[in-house]
Amino acid sequence: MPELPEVQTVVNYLQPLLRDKTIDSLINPNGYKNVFENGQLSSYLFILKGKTITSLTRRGKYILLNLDIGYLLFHLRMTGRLMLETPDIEDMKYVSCQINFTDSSTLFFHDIRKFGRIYICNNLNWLERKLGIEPLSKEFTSNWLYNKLHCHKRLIKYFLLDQQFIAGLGNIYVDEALWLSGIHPKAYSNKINKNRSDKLYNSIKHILNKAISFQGTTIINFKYGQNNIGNFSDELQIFGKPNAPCPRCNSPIIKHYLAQRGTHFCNKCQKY
DNA sequence: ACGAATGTTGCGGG
DNA sequence: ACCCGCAACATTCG
Repeated sequence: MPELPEVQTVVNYLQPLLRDKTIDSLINPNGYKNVFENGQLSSYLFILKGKTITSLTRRGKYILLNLDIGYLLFHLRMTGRLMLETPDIEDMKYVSCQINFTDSSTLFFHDIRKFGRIYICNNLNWLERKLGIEPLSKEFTSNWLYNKLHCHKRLIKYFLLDQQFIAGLGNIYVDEALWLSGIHPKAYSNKINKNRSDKLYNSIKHILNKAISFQGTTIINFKYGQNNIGNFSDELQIFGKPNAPCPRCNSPIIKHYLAQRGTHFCNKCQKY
């Protein structure tokens, strides 16, 4: 579930708590196979033991634990949670990794659907190759967006979901940003004129910033810390509201499937 | 009760 | 190049 605002919320929460902690050991209490993307638990343990966390940052939807040497990365995928609080007993079966620190605190990677992944690496070159621009960075400009849209002929929803172009948008914020800018999700990227591209640019930044200030969106699973939820759910205009009246024109919100994802839009005020 | 859907990503195929 | 379908998995909803 977590998209950029949710991942940023987790990073903001954990950053002061994790800084300066030194890794003592790693445990995979339930023996999940696919959690570790770069080898076995034993090699992770060998590399990470004794390493200290200098800071936490975010890149796209990845959480970066910057170590004194190298990096430990988490991707939450659909249901991942990263928490220093101990999960309830009945939730321990969902813990896909446990990191014990030398101060005897423990970081839990809790993940119901087990899609979440953990990476170790010496540098971030592979990640930079994989991911596009940060939508909240100063490199992301209205001209950058307009030019990129016109380099490709993609349905705009596909374009915005593609992490190789813009890193961090997901299903919720794409639907919301397209609604806000009055662009139909099936509009072709190269047919969007400068005016509408600028509107999309402003909508993306506005939605992401606002969602971060509300600690993200909780539909079902997103939580950070012990049990805190994201409050942007109440600010959603169309996502998850099929048949509800469009807040702008009262026409009923349509839900179709695009990219195998539920896609919400107003057929009247979102144009091709 | 059972099939479909859930906020993600990666792959193969047309 | 680009879109589709499916897979990974557990739970909830209609």
